[in-house]
Amino acid sequence: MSTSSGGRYHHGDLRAECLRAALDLLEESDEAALSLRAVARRAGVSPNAPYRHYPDKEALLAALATHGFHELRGILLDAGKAAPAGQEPVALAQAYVHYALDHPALFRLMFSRPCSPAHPEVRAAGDAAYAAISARVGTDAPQESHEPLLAGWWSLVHGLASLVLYGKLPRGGDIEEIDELVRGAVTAMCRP
Amino acid sequence: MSTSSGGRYHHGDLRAECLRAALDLLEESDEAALSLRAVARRAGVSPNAPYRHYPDKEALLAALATHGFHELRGILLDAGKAAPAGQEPVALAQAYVHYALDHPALFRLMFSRPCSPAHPEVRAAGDAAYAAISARVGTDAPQESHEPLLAGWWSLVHGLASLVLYGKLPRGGDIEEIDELVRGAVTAMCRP
DNA sequence: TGTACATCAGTGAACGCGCGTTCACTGATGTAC
DNA sequence: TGTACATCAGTGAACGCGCGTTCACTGATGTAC
Repeated sequence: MSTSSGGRYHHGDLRAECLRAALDLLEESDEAALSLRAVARRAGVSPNAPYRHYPDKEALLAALATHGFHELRGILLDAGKAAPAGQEPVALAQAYVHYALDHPALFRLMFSRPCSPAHPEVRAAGDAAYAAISARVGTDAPQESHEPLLAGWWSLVHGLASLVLYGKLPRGGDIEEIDELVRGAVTAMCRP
Repeated sequence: MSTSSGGRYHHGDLRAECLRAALDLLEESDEAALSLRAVARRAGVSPNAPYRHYPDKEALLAALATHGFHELRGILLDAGKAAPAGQEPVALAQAYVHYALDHPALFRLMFSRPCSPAHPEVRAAGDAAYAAISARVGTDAPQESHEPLLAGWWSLVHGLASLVLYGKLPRGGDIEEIDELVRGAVTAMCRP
């Protein structure tokens, strides 16, 4: 909790600073380029200073994924509130895809590895994000088909995000075109 | 085209052998563990022998992804032929998810990176796999909604595969449970 | 209020490792005559 | 059928690199008295 800045021996909040530095690095390149040493460099600190705050690299990755899921959850909640009635599935889908496109490396980090049992907070954060949509999607369907619809919607949207992200779908260039692709796919699949 | 085997100086078909070795390595661990040196070791050859056949590591990865897309295409075609009429969407989806679960690291390699412009054969193979389903899914819908349905189906199924693979869906343990999850999601989403 | 001291949060150098890639080379192969 | 030679497909050693992690350390902080 020190107040002066610049070249201090004690950083003040190196834990948060490492996280921020790691997020910066992920914005600039991809997971492969994310090393603890690079994080330390970016934070302006010696190579092993992060070990005071993260026992190993895996712990930092877990913190990043947890952060991502919290952020995604917030974005989905906001999009759900802002959407006109009946438009939730499309609006949430677009928000999800935007998040993936805005943070491709983080998105990949969040979803392209199993949740390590050593870091249960990652799974908890993922579950919370999942829960954020469960009140918004498939609620007018019969009770027994709510869960498949939810899993289906999440899968559809996650698939759209992944495939658009890596250019695997025929269409998808600028953001309007992608939004239209998402709208088309979601409305085609989610006929109420 | 030599016939004798064992400790030969000239391997005979080191290009194919490298591919096979790389696929083996992917079965055993993940992309991060896939190095050209490990491939050479596995093929029983000196560290730089693969350079006779692949100009760099990226070329080997492209060959792997291409192989994967060809294989996936074949599996989808087979599943499409074997499916009872009207059951194509579910049967194809299950085949797709099985492929991802059987080859997780290869699947990730295929889909978790942009297609490099230097290796157009990867994209061509991916497009061919995509084309394999286009005659089987959404064909009874009006013409103008065929493309969104196709993109939607592919996304849904790809999302299911990805999420199941990394344990991000609430359900999904043994293969029967996963098949049921896929069936539920696909039938909930693809009401004809 | 001042001081001794325990604790915390950094530093700096070093470890062993495996990587992609390059170099100069040599053994094997096949073709022209 | 035999041989000279060009070409091909490997070897073996080495390069420089960045990595995760550990070690012994030191400067800064805060608390008990």
